[in-house]
Amino acid sequence: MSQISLTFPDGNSRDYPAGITAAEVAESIAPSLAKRAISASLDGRHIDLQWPINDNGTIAINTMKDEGPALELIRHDFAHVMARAVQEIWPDVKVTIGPVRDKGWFYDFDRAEPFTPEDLGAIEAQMKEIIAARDPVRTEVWDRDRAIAFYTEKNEPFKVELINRIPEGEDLRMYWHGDWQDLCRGPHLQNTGQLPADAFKLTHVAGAYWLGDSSRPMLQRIYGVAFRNRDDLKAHMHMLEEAAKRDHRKLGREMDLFHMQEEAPGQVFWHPNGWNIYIALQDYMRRRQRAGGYVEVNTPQVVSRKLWEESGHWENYQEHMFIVEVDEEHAREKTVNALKPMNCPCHVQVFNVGLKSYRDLPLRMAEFGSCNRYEPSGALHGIMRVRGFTQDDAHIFCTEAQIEAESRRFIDFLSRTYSDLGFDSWRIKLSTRPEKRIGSEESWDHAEAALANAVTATGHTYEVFEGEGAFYGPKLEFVLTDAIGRDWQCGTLQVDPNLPERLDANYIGEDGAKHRPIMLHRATLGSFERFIGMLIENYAGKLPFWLAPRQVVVASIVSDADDYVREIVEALKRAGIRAEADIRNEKINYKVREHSLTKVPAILAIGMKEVEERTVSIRRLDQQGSRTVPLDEAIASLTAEATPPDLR
RNA sequence: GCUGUGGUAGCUCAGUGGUAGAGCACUCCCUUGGUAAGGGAGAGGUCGAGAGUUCAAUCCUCUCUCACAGCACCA
Repeated sequence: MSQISLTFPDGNSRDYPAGITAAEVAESIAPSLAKRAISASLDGRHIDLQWPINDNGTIAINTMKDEGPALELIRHDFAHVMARAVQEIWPDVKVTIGPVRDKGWFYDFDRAEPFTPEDLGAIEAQMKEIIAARDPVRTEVWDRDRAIAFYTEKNEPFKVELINRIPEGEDLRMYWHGDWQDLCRGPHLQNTGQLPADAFKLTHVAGAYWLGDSSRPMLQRIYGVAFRNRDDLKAHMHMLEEAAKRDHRKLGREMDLFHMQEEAPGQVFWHPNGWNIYIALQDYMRRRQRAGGYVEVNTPQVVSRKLWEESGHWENYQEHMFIVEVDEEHAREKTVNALKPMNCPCHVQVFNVGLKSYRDLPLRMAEFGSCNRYEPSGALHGIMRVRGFTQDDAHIFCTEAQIEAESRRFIDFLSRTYSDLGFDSWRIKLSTRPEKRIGSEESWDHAEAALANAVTATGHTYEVFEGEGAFYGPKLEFVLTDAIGRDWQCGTLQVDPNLPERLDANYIGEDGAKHRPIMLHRATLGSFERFIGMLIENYAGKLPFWLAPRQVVVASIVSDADDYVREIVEALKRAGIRAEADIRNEKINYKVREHSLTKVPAILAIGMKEVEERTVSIRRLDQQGSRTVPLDEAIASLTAEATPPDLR
């Protein structure tokens, strides 16, 4: 047998006979390492310890200390152990696939009856027994026919289908622990006893389509989470609790921002507090857009079917539109209209009135456009995914040559906006030409390059999403990360030569002839509803002062101070601050507690001392103690703080 | 839209085949209290909607609806 040379992470290398396993390599270094080993990385590839090594390479033996490999293995093995536990309890359940995902894994099963929460407990108990059994994991390579015959015999139709989907020529690997086996590409731990029995939890059950296809049968998916040790699991459970505390639906109720009800599913009833946020944000965006060279327009909500047919929405988007049929009793002619799901066709109508010259381009047309989309019921989620919403939408009519400069300009605009709103962490996705598309290859080349160049020129990087663009053009998507690490796709910039074509938009060029403009669809926040939902969760309800729904509550300590309280509130309101008086017959402790719970950033407590000295006692949210300052000074400093970032 | 789980007072949640309860919030009274819950009294619900079974339904059955989790969707 020939010799191979393996290099270790410390740079040393050793010769071994070809075909040696990683486990044997570990043993040769130290028996204690072999015991602790869970897998190996060979030239960066994650492999099983029992896997034969036939070529020279760089090898690292992984133990539980190596977080990446450890978590991957643990979660992957837990998926298998769970599937085994399920089949041990219910032998007739069919297994499918069980990948690692997020903080854990899931496994999809085919079973007539649904799994219940009690079932999850039983499965967990069974899993613990399997772990306690410390069954060694072994693996074999099988050929396709043998594997298919095996699974056909076992009556596991989903596995048979999976094998048929694996490309010809690829090895099929079978894994066993105990009597239980599964088809899997690996790698796996040495034995089930290496799993941390106290660091996993089955979290929930849900339906999921086989292979993610809604025309295929629905399976039952069990989700689990797993970590290297109990503390990490605890920390994760704690993080989930924190996320639940930030839930905008909960905070929306507690802070009296909005509500939703059965009579208008997917639509928001904004309360005064919530509308304060909305207005502050919209005022900010309006000022920014004016400064950024946009003109603002406003277009109709209810628009004839005729325009939607021309724009192509009637054909391609109808199932998402609210159709409005006007009764003949109420109108001369029976007409079919639709609530606009997007603003773009209407903006082209504005563009089309009067002759446009090349001198008018680029024309940046913005609208806080109220749109309605008939979203599938299961997609609705608080104010994040709704059927009635307002986009901070704009369409830039420009020439092909202007795409890059306009894109650059927009990225700068968006970058400043996100930073003003407190988001410094965001990334850009570039979606390129899909299989089904219209337009020439040159125009795609040009548009994709223009977007890519604009990103680079503004000092950012992008990630390419091959084939994810719209049928008419490429797009940029801007994804921001919130305070607890969740991603939100908000901004977008999309190149569209199609709609101007369909709706016959044109301008007179330098040459005196008619030309077709390009349209850039762009949004920064996306929708106000969604963005505000995200702001609430990002800040856990404690919005920056300039966006806070109620900025100041002036609370009396004794009723003799009530007049002075009213005077202060009036003065604050004159200064443009959202202030309220609290002169209820309650103790100051009670008032402080209540307004702190509803995240009011500043409470002014007013007793007789303040009345006599014409001062206020300021208490800030989440800060112990208070500070007494003269009234004028307080108004000045609060006013400064209430100034939106673009006006500072 | 699909699978599953739910809908009882403004909120959080008990509960029962014989038309309902708690805490907080609310109203009133007492209390004027100095930075996260002072005390007392009172009012408040067609038990999501409709149909069925039953002498009797908030409870059992069916349909619808909305919400929640996930999937699919987000041109």
